[in-house]
Amino acid sequence: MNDAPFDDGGPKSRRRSVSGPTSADVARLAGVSRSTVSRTFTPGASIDPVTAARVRAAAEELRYSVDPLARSLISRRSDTVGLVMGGLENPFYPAVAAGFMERLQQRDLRVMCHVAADIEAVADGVRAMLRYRVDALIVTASGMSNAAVDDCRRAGVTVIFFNRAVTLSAASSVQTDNVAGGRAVADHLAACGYARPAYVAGLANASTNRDRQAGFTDRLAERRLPAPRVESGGYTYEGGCDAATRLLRTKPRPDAIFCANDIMAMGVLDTLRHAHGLSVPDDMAVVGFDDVPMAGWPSFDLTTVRQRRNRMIEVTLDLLDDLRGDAEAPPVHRLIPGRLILRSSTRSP
Amino acid sequence: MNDAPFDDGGPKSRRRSVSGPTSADVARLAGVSRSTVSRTFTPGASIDPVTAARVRAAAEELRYSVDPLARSLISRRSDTVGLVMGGLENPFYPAVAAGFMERLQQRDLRVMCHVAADIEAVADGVRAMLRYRVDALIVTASGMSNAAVDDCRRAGVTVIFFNRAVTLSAASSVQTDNVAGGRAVADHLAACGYARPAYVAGLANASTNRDRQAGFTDRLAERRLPAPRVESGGYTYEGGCDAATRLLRTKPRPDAIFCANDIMAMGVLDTLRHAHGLSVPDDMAVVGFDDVPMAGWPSFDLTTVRQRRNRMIEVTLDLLDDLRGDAEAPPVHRLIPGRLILRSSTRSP
DNA sequence: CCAGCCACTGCACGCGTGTGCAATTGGCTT
DNA sequence: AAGCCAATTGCACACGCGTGCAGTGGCTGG
Repeated sequence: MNDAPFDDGGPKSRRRSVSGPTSADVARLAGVSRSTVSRTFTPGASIDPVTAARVRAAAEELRYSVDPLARSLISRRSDTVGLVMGGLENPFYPAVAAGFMERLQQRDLRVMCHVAADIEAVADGVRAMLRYRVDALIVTASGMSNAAVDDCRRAGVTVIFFNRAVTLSAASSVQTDNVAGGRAVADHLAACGYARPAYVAGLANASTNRDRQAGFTDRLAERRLPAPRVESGGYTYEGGCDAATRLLRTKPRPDAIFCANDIMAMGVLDTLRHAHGLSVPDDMAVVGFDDVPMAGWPSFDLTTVRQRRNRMIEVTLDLLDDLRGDAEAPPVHRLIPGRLILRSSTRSP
Repeated sequence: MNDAPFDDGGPKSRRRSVSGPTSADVARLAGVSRSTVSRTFTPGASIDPVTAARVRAAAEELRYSVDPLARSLISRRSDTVGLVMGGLENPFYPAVAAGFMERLQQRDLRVMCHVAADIEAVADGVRAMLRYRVDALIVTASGMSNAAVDDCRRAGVTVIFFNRAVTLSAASSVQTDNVAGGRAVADHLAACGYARPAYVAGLANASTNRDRQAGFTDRLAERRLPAPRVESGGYTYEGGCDAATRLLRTKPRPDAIFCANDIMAMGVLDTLRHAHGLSVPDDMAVVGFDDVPMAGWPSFDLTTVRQRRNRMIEVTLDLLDDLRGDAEAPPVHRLIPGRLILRSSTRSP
C-alpha cells in the first residue's frame, strides 16, 4: 500500500508515487516561484539563463517533466497530431503510416491514430480527436465531409489530405500527380504496341482512382486508341482477380490491363497466369500503381508508377510546420510527380 | 484579433468560438449546478433521471461534450490506450494494428501509436505515452526493458505484450504457441519425407523467433532428424533471399527450409525458383509462419502456420478489460494455438 | 406525529499548468 | 544624483472538470 519510502508531510504528498513531481515541487527545491519553473520550460519566455539552469537542475533531480495534459488544457495545444487512415490492406499505406510516425516522433510529437473506411466513420474519428485537441490532422487516402473539415477549421486545426484530392474544402493536400501517372501508363502501353487497353478501377469515389483513370483514358484518346474497358477491383487483390476474369470474357479481349494499384495488378497477374495459363507480357500486359516493394519481387516484376512516398511525407510535414497554428491560412495543394518503373510485366517499346 | 463575430459579454466568452461550450454553460441553461452536469456524464453517479434528461437536452442544444483533457487531468485516466509496434514491414502487423484500432474505437477509446525498432526507442515512446496518461499499453512484437515496464506499473498502467514472451517482468502477454507451431512444422516435414531441414531465423532477440526455432529443432531431434542448418533472415524479404542463397551453398544441401515468417519464406521461394531455377516442392520444401493473405496467393501458395490474428486480438482486449485499473494484478499469459496450413510449397505426406 | 433514512443537489476545493500584470532590481542616461 | 528603461520575477487568476462533504426535501416505520 505505502510504496513511497516515506511521506514528507507536504500538503500534496498523497499521490506522489503515481503522479510524479509537479512544478511546485521543483519551484520549492530551486527556491523560485512556480511561474519561473513554467517559464523555464516555455521556449521564448522571459527568464534569466542562470535561474533557468538552476531550475533545470532541480527538475533533473526530481525527475520532473511537464504534464502535457495540464499544459494543453490551458495552452490549447497538445503536441499531438491525428492520423486518419482509410485502411491498411494496401501495403503502401502501412509504410506511409510508419514514415509519418517515425518522423513525428522525431519531432517529439505524439500521434493519435484512427482507421475509418467510410466518410461517416472518418467524421466520427475526427471529432473524437478534435476533443483531444490534436494540433493537426493528416488524412491518408480517405474522404472527409466538408462539415468535418469545417469543424477542424473552427477548432483551429489544420488538416492535410495525403493522396486525396480536395475540391471546395478549406484543407490542404499532398498527392502524387495521379493524372500524369495515368497518362504515362497510356503512353508506355501505346509505345509498346498494345492496342486494346483495359482499366481495373479502385474505389469509385476515391480521387486517386478517378485521376488515374482520367489521365489514362484521356491520353489513350489523344493517341487515337480505343477507350479502355473498365472493371472495378475495389483496390483489393481479390477484386483484381475477379476483374481479370471478367475482362477475359469481353470481346475483343484486352491486351493490356492498367490497374489503379499494385495489389489489384498482382491479383490480375496471378489470375492470368495461374487460372488461365496466359503469359505476361506476351499475351497481355499488366501495369500497376504505387510501386510497393512486392512489385519488384521476381514473382511479379510489375511495371508500375512509383509514388515517391518519402518525398510526399516530407512535403506533408513541411506543410504542417508552415500551417500549424493558423487555420486561417489558405489551403495549399502539392502535386508530387510519380515515375514509371519499367519491368517485365510489359513488353519493351 | 477579434475573430469571434461578437462578444456576448459573459465573463468567459473570449474564446467561445474555438473552445466550445463548457459544463458551466450547460448548467446555466439547464438551471442546475455544474456538479450536476458533471454527474450526468459520469456513469454511476447519483443523479435523478429526470434532472439528467434535462441536462442532456441542454447539452444537446449547446452541442456540449465533456472535455476529455480536463477530465483526465483530475480523473487520472484518459480513455486512451497506447499501441507500440516494432515495425510494419511484415504485413501481419499492419493487420494487427488495424484490428486493434477498429475494436478500440468501437469501445470509444482513442489509440496513441508509436513505432520503435529497438528497446531504447520503445522505452522512450512508452515514457512519452505515460506522460499522456494512457490507460494501458499494448506492445506488439517488440521488446521492452524491465525498467520501462516498472515505470508503467508505477504509473498504474497495465501493459500487455502481443506476440512477445515476457519472462521476469510484471507484464501480461498474448501470443501464438510458437513452440507448438515449430513442432508442427517439424512433424509435417518429417511426414513428407524431407530429411535435411534448415531454418531461416528472424531477429535473434525476438521471442517469436526463438520459440519457433526451439520447437522446430527439438521436434526434429525427437524424430531423429539432423539439427537444422540455421541462417538469419532478419524477418525481411531480402534477408530471406540472402539466406536462401547461402543455404544453397551448404553441403549437404538442405531439402526443406522452415522460415520464421512468411515474408522471408517468399524471399526464399522467389530466390529458389527465379535465381536458381529450382522447383518447389520437388527440389525443396518451403514453410513459413503467420499465414498472411499473400501466402495463399497462387504465386506462392505457401505451407505455413496460421496465427489466429482476430482471436489473439480479442483475447488481448478481454485481458485489457480485466486488468485495466489495477496494475497490481498478477500478470496473465495466454497462448493461442496456431494451425498448420498445408499448401503446395511442401509435398503431400 | 416524529425520528430516521435515502436520494439528490450545491458548494468549494483540487488536478497541474500558462500568462497578464505589477513589482522589484540593476544599469544606464542626462 | 535622480530618473528612466529593460530584464526578471512573483502573484493571482484562469483552463474545464471530478468529487467529498454538507445540506435539502420527501418518505417510511414506529
